[in-house]
Amino acid sequence: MAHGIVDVARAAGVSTATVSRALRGLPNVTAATRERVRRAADELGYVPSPSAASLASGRTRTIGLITPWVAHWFFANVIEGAERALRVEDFDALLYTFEVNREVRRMRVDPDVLRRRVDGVLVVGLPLESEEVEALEALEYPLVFVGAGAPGRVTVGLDDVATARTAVAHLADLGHRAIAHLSGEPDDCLPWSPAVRRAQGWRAEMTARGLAVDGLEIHGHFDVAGGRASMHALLDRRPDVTAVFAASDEMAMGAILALRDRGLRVPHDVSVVGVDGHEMGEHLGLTTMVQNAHDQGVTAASMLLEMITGAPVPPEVVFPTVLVERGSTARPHVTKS
Amino acid sequence: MAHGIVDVARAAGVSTATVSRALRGLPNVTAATRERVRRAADELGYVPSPSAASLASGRTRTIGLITPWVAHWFFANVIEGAERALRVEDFDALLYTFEVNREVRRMRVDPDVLRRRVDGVLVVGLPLESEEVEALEALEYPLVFVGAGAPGRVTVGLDDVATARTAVAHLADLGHRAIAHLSGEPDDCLPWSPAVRRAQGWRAEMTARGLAVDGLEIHGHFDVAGGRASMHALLDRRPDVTAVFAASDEMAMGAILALRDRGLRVPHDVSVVGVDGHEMGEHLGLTTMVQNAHDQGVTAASMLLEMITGAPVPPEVVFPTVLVERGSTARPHVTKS
DNA sequence: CTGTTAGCGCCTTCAC
DNA sequence: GTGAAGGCGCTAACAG
Repeated sequence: MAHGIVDVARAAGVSTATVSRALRGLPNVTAATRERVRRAADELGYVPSPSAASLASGRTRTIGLITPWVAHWFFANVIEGAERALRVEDFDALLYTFEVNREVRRMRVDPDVLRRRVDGVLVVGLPLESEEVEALEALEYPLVFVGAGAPGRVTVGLDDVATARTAVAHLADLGHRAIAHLSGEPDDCLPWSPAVRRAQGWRAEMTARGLAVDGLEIHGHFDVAGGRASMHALLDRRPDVTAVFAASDEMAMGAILALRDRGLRVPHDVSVVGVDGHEMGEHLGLTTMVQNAHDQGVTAASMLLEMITGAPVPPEVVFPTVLVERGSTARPHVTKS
Repeated sequence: MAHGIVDVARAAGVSTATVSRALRGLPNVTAATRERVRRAADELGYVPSPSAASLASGRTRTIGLITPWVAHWFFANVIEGAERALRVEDFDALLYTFEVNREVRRMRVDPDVLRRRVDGVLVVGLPLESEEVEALEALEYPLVFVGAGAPGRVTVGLDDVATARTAVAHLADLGHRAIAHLSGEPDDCLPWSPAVRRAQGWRAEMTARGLAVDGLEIHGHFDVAGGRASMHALLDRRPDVTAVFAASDEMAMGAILALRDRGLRVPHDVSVVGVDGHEMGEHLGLTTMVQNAHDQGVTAASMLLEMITGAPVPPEVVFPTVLVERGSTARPHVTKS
């Protein structure tokens, strides 16, 4: 039942080398021979052994997908996109999740588990420290970052600063002046992380418009509960805010819930805008900066594949974000200017 | 830099066979020898080649995780749980996603991509047809199903019938009589799929209580948009419903949005209960039958590992669901009994 | 265009 | 308890 390349060779009346060439579509094989080999392989139900092929060729046709979580909107979508792009090229995706431990500044990624096992590595949204990135690079595999690049490395992601500025500009153009920002934990935020960049963008746009930022930035967990808690904390100290820019849709939805908790209406009392394009946000009527996580996964995987073949790739691919206005933003009810 | 087992053997002054035994914790190695080998391996930064090990041993220490999507609550959580359980045992998770095409009843899963590549297969929430299951079994790898078992196969999941009955009983006990059910696409629903079983449970409980079910069951996509659309369709033909049991939290949330679209209040006008324990539902105050998807992934992975070692495992593990009452259910406002 | 010949790096009997 | 040797199944030069 488990036939090997020699069985196919015998059945087709050729050598194993020819079988190998024929089946892999390499040149220097007659169409007739190739066809005969194919038929023999089919009839025997031959499937090559990846281990043997890897051992002999040094290539695994597998890439390592490393990520802190799979159960979050951005991550799940990137992973899904990447996996599908890889499968089209007959590459396998090996999944590695790592706890992101806020307490310990330990080495969170042990590159040795990847050694000799993959042809390339895709890092999804893992805000790594320099030393961790260097350890990964020491493996000498092609490396692509999605959603949380590292300076100087091949990256696909957003222009987070511009995204934030557009969101804030939208709010400001509507007439808002006290525009708060809900961001992530400061711990998670290395200088090149999306959270930090979005906060920078918010601050830049506010400043450019002569709007004050003091006391309007608040940090919390990057999820619904975090957004809700942050919004409550914010309202406690700044009941005058009329607009909020949240660094993710999940946080934005949390903010909306907090406002609802207090009997405040959206957008009548407070406008809210997020980032992502989360399905639930769409249904809740959340105005947001939409990004395409799935395609970022596809693109990153494709670039990795290119790098593996030795082809040149751009050092950075920036995906667009587009402002989608839904019901959660409007002109401020009471103008104080 | 890339040292092999022979380098370690030489450095430790032993044979490669001893290195192999020592490093894998096999018996018949002196503690002293083992220690010496370990130290040599460490110093050389030796990492065994998985390909070579697989080729020689016939075992891959890898399991295939096959699933239709990763970007959905249940799937993402099961995958995350399974991957972590596997990594603890030094097993790798190979991710395979398959399009679930509603149009074509084609063979959606090509088992050959798994051949010689894994030691076992975990099927996550893929409602497979008998022939597909048989094709998978033909690989002769240990096989575990999570969330959508097949009759007679090793399965971890819920008692979907009982879960549905509990949800319906909760609604009925509150005094509701016109209790609708939002279910999935009939196409997706093989007899042993969770959607069908939940519908069965709903019908059973309704019937047991002498409540009519005609015109109260509606099918749609298993997500927020689907739930919303289904709820609208339902209200068009049965404006008298006072309660809804949705087969998932996402559908339940969609239903809530539909009710809001029409100016109906939850739970004042209509009570809603879902299934899952989705984070967003928690924040929206959705009453639901909570299940633990993450632990189902952990359990399924552990069982698969047991099966690989030849250990016996129970043919079916049923996870509990618990009714968590939040704000979306209440007594009907107008009693019509 | 096709066959021959070496390995790839490790595991696994089998002797010792 | 340890070593020697023969594969595991395929690929990759070279010849021809």
